[in-house]
Amino acid sequence: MRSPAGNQNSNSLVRMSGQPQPIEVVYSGKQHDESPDMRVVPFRPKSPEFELPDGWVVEVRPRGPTSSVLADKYYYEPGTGRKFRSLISVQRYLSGEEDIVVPRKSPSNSLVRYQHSGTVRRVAYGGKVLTPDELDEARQAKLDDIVPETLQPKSSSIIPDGWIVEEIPRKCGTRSDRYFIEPGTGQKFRSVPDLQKYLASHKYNSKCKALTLRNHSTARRSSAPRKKKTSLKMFKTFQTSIIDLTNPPEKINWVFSGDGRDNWSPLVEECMLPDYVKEQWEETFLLGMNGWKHRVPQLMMGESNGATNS
DNA sequence: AGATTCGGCTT
DNA sequence: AAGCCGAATCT
Repeated sequence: MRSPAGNQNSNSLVRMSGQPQPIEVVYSGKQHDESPDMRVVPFRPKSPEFELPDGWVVEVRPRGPTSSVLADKYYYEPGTGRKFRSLISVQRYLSGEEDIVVPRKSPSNSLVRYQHSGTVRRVAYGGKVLTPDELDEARQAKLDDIVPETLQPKSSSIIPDGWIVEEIPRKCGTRSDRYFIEPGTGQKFRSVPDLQKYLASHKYNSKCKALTLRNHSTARRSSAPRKKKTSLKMFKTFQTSIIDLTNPPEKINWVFSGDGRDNWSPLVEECMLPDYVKEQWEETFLLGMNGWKHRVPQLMMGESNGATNS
């Protein structure tokens, strides 16, 4: 299951399965920073430095030592758990440029429905509701006082950073329905009052910030002597995220209080995660563990150590 | 049952 | 016109 036919000498282009997807650029070689084998970028980003909104999960999934590819990255949308393989695709998704397939919870048929094309998504940030582009700008410019035109003064002030504001136009008429979606849980609220109640009852910390998940299915816990600095880089490059509680990515190895502690801490330090979210995570994972083990026993154990063939 | 959409009342 | 939310409808 390793290499498909005849691709040995070659590069580490990520192999895409079926559908038309953006192609991800992956850095190869551990030493060869300078020679990325590929720079296939079929879509040009509107803003090259696009960053994920808070609440998204970045999974860095290292490949085995035998692979010429360092790691794969996956991006998960909070709430839906929808998986993306490139930033570009995330960006396009957020900007609502096109109809996209949204995941359904139903296990049987998971990708079914096209999102209404008029749907608009924005992200709360600094008390404002921004389009992805604006969010990006705001961050880059580090302007706290930016006042975008899409600002929605009425309700934005109470929307914590990272929350997604979704507007779904109705089929007929001119109205649209609005939802406030919490990063992390994906919980939806239909109105500001609802949102407020929730926030109040959960002592919500509006300053919830980035968190990057790192997966080390290929890392060995036994011998791994020291962590590389690369993790920090990663963190900077892809700040973000919280995991989706109801629909965790399939393959992440969670490292909580266990032996993997050190893997989390450096990252966690930099973020302010609402306690309740942590709690929820813990709960979810504990509960979820069993389910996972059931369904995908191997993933948990790892494709790691000895088993790794070359 | 949960998610989505509509309708109608309120602000 | 925008917001809210009960309820019908859809999956």
